[in-house]
Amino acid sequence: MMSRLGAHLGMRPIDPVLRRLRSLASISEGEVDLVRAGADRRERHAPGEQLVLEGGDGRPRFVISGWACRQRLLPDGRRQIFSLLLPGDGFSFGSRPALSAVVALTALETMDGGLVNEAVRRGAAPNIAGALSAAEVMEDALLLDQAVRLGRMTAFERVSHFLLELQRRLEIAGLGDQQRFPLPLTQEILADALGLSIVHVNRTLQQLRRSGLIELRSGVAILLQPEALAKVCDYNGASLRSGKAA
Amino acid sequence: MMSRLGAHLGMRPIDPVLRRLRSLASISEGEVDLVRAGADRRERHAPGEQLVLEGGDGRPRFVISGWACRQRLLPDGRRQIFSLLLPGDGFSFGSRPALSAVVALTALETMDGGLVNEAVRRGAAPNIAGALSAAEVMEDALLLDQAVRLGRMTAFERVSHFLLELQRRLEIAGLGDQQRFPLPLTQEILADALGLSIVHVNRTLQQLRRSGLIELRSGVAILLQPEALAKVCDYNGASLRSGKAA
DNA sequence: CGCTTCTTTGACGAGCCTCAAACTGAGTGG
DNA sequence: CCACTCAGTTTGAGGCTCGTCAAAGAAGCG
Repeated sequence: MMSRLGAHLGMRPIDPVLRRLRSLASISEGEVDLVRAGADRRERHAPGEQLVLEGGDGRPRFVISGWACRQRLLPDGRRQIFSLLLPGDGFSFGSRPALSAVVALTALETMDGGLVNEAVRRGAAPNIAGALSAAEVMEDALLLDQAVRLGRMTAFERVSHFLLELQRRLEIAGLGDQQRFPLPLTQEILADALGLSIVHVNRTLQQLRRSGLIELRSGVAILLQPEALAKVCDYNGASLRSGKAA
Repeated sequence: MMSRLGAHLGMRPIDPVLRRLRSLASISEGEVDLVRAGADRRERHAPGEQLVLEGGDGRPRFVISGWACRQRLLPDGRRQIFSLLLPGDGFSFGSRPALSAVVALTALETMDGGLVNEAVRRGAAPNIAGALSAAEVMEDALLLDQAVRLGRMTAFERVSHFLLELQRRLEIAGLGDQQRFPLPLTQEILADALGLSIVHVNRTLQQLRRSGLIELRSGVAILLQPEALAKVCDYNGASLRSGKAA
């Protein structure tokens, strides 16, 4: 059985999107319909597929299931992942050209956000406008967190901090609870997100396991001692609190 | 003599601000007056002074002279600098709470940007609005560059990349030329910006000197071989080209 | 099964950090 | 004008963190 990670009993595909938006602002009935209207224009993307080119402007979309990321590649093949796009997250909203490429990390399903984007632009969906704006602020804040991780934290701290961030974000989207959440990432992806080598990510994860702080198997992460983990890396989740009261 | 770095003969204090804005959009005469109107409301700040608190919202200001930074501190004293604020740069525009603290790195002079901010909000200064918007995009892009430096570049590459970015930004503000520019930063500040230790920054600078790539003394940096330096770290300046044609 | 991808482990080395101390230069006060 | 101080730079020694190379398990998948 799949328990409560991922496909809830009775969980509809676009629920993460609505949950996410509602965590950022109070959304009206009409606005909900607006979001739902895009739900039949879905697309599937294979892992590795590039959804948005750096510098290009993509069509606005929401992630329904699967994970993607914003990233940049160096000419010699090195990769830096800036942020993860989880179910419920949107991208290519607004009208600015993309500053980073968006790439599918797993099998990915997205839905159209064009109607929402248009309504927001016309001023016809003020609450969603607020939510998208708050989401933007939150993304900026998370990027600063990322910079601190990369520049000033040890591998042990980086992994801990990153897992705590994911736990919270997934809980908001309605996936996972306060301890368990899906983690469908290879260690290579973690390495590129955290500025480490694959081997060192592996060893750091072992260390976290041996410390009894986490459990990790077959795509599911369990934070055995969230408070202890938070203390390790001084995690307070401040960057995720920009929206409404949690 | 001060040569052409810093206090130009006949260079007025707010020139960096106007130069910067003009590099981002065509500013009208009336808009220039609007900017100038804030020039008498200046403030001086000592090195280390905090101009904006993290999470607080400061009054909108432009840097006239001296350097500041956006930063975050960890409870144990570690510091990560996210970006530098150079003469001509603005901060606390728009209405969002600040995601990072702003701190003076040198003796600093700022001027009021409140009138500009208000005019932009009322739609009375469309070109400046565009410039500020472009500046925001550029800041975001530079933050991504920073993340790549911190996560995926060697110390040698980080320092090279950072110096090239500074050269270009200062040239735009009208300070320094294609090779020479003021660099009033201690190695400790460089370390906190680049995610390195002071000692290693020192050694990396020596290495750059011995390679004949740069010269560095008494607050002035000289890029002896800008092209070679750019090749070292694959610098292309893409993130600084968001504005008008250079 | 047999392939591929991913994880895990070991051995080794390099990059970077810490500690410590000497050196330099710019004030500052006698 | 010369100590004296203090911040910043430079250098050395040593060690830990993290990366690279390599190869052996595991695990998913046709």
